[in-house]
Amino acid sequence: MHLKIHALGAQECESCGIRANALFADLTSDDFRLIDRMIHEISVPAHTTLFDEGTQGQTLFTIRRGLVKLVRYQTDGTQRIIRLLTPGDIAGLETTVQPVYDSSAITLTEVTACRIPRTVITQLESTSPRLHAQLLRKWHEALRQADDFIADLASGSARQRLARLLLRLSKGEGCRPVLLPPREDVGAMLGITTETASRAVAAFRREGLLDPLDRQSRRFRIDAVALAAVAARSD
Amino acid sequence: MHLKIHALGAQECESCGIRANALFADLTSDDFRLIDRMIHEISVPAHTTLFDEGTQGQTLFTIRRGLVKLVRYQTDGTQRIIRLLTPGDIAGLETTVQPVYDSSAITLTEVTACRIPRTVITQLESTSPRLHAQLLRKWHEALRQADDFIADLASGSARQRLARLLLRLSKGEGCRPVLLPPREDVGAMLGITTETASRAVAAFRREGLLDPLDRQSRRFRIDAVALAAVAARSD
DNA sequence: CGCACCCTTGAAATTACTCAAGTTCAGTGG
DNA sequence: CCACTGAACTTGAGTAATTTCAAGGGTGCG
Repeated sequence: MHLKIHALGAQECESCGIRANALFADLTSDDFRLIDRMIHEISVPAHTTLFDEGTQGQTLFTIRRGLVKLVRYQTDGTQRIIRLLTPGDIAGLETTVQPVYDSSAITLTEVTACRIPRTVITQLESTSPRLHAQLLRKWHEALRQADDFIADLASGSARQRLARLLLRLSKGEGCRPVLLPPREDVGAMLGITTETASRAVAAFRREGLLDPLDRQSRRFRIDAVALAAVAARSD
Repeated sequence: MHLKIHALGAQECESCGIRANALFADLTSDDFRLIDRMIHEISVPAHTTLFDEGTQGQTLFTIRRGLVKLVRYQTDGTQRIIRLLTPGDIAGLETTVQPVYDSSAITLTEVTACRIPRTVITQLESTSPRLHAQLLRKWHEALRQADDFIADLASGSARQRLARLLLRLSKGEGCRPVLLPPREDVGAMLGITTETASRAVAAFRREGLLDPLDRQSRRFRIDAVALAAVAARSD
């Protein structure tokens, strides 16, 4: 398994590109000196498990590039995806409260992330009120995403759910192509079977709401307006 | 509308019965002096809206008795229940981060709650590291409940979902009767129609998993063991 | 008594699931 | 260069579950 690790100096961390919307958004240079070499940038391929539900852990990850799924395993062994993490989101936030992971985190694409020991957070939290505010904001974001998941992706017909998922994956940028996870994962996100997910995608393709840019039907150009109509349709 | 309000003195708050698992679990007497008369105990009937999604607000509520639903309204006007709050839970946590409610909170039963201005929290947070820890714990709890909602109540057949809901409402205390919300709310929680919810309840009753203690079929004695089998069934 | 509200039930239509082939495509090794 | 293979996606046909629409109870309250 190809995996790259790189310890970050205070300098690098301070000048991080996505820091604006990340956890360390407004720390001071003094703060950064404290975390020098404590944080590692890692780069892992798709289908890598960052951590498993129920296991002990002291590490959180801020996603810098790629897509991560949070999953819970059901009694029948199948998995239910409970949240999707995109750049700026944090996996393993729960370890700042209690050193056990509430769900498993698995990469859907190649992912680069920052691996942060929970001690860094707990230490900084007492010294920096700024980090504290950011942390609360992250909790709020996570909860909002979970609520959205219930309201958007667990309600309505398969067509509606898929339309909402596509719109969410496009993050409002209707022009840029959307990368759709494997159908099995689409099903696990929407609470439907793989076949139903496949049929819904095929239907959207026939209707021109979706246009594959790819032989394997992974990347699509989407018709955001038409999809929004499907997502909202009440009939 | 019958509504009772009562301003709490530091004394009363400090000796609150459910404080153990509540926000102010381990404050000092000094801390309590700060919040004297800032917190009101309110008592409201069923079907009362505590706040509405999208509105401005500076108030959070800790539930002391009763049941509260958090709902999001969908484009077709129907509501989706995204979480259930029981005693010890907090409604409106999000106002500590941003003064807008993310969902509507509506009582399902008569409810008594403590109405807390957001300023009380933000002030105490800087002075008391204990409150801070409790607050994080509350965020964690809320997120976990949201995740549970997705994994348990938005996956599987209507029968399975209902079984899981009943077990959750009984809070593991298999002996005590369960109060089931109106069928419409059951449907809104499970992502199914009112009729399907009604049929599933009727089926459980015929099979003896549920025994009405009530003419109107609201309170039930449940067969926790059999329900757990239904909830977990993979066939 | 009758009205309102909710719960229940029925029957037809729709949607989603299951099971079982095919198909496509990327990668592999001859 | 090409057939082979595995994995993922697609499709079909039958079945099961759920929704829809509509009507019929029961209960509490004025």
